[in-house]
Amino acid sequence: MLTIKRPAIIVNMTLKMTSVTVDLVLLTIRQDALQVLLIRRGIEPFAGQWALPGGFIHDDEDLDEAAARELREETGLDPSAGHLEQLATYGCPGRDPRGRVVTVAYLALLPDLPSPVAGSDAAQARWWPVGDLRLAFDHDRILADGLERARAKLEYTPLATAFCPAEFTVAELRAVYETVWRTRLDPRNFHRKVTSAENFIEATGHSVTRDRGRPAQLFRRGPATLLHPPLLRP
Amino acid sequence: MLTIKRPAIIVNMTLKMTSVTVDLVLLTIRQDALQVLLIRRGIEPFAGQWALPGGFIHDDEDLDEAAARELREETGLDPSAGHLEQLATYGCPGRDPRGRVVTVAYLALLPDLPSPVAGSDAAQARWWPVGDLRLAFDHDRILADGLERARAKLEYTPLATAFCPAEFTVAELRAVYETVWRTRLDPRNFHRKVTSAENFIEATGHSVTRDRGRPAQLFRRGPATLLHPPLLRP
DNA sequence: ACAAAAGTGTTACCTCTACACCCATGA
DNA sequence: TCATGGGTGTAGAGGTAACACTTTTGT
Repeated sequence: MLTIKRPAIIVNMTLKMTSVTVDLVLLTIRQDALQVLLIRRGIEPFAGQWALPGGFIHDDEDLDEAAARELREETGLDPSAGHLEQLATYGCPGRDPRGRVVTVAYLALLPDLPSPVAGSDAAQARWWPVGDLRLAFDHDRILADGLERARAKLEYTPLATAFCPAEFTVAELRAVYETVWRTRLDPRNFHRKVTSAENFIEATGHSVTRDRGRPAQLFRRGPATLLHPPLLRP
Repeated sequence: MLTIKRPAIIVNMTLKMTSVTVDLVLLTIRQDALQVLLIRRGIEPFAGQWALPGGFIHDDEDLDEAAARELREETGLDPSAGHLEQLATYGCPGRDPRGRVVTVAYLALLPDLPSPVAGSDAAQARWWPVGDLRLAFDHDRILADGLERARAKLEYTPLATAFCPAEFTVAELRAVYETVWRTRLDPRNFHRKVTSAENFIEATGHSVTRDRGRPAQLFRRGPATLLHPPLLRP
């Protein structure tokens, strides 16, 4: 039976209890496509359907910690390798048929690492290209909000680098923008803009030949948190 | 005693129950100052201290509905008169000494209406100029996040008009920007920018003399949801 | 008449876009 | 040497900041 340790809260709160979960929109770029990590549900409701990974918050952890823990559990990845931020909270009364569940959604932008989507809960997990997905619960809406947030953030923050490995070329960074925004950008103007924006990216001194053509310089993330001037979507 | 109607959820969820509240950052401009509505707490914890208004979500309402209901309860105001949006969610384990409480914060921008901060829960309520406030719980942090969100949104959305009455002059709109951003803006350039931005504000055809000087045209909000080009903070 | 606020015109500067052009490599 | 991608230069379009100037009121 349910036992409550703090009698003081019974009077005020007993009837207002709610389940709180954290759900993750994990985005990465694989095979030149923006992809999201989904879990195939093994149990009802929505058994067999794909859903965003997530879980209940623990009693002793902050929301950000819960999101970071879920990220580690689902990908085996350290959150510092990419970017993790709170997205929004969803609490429509009917969103979970089992009862009132409020979920705090987080958005993560990750590099395409070889990690094979480690163990998780032995449930099936895989990356899916975004677009035309039908997800469980209200996860379509959460994913759409996450995509829009990601697209908007590339404009005025340096977060595009979160999709890149530690060292990358300007062309690879441009491919991130082109994939997320579904546009083409002028390589010459893009190069000038990102290399002239203060503290966005820093040259490592090395260079590589990725395909054919002249070798490209390698860069790493700079310390900037905002982009001045911003890179606007065409 | 607590009775649970849906046995299915006991196994999974009983130990993960949490209280969920909605807190409001209500901002308005009064007496040429940006002000926030605060409630004086009558009971512990933090009795006697000032806090953001808020309350528990009801079983049958969405989070947005709960925020709109709280807004009506605290101000007697219809949410459509201003602007109401979700801000962020805060769930640090120690933020409420009574137990685990996750709060979904909302941000509202309101015109300075004569409404005398109606009844609420008979608790003391009043507007305070922002800055140098020491609030209960983690409400200092929530207020700071709300202020930053409001300042940022004025740049690239037409939300400054949410602080204005239905009809307003360009000078009054400029005063909103100057108050929220704590800067001075050139009246001539400001006038040109806001009148040339598509669908930002629309002339009503009327004009008024507010103080001395030439009468000013009256405008109302236009249908734009984004500002092109944006009005950047100096 | 004069002060004060509304609103317009002008100029120098800055950023962006489009594209011509050069550079450095693999095949 | 040629194709390919990396990177620089430059001219025109358009937005911005600073400020001179005109318009329209109250006193």
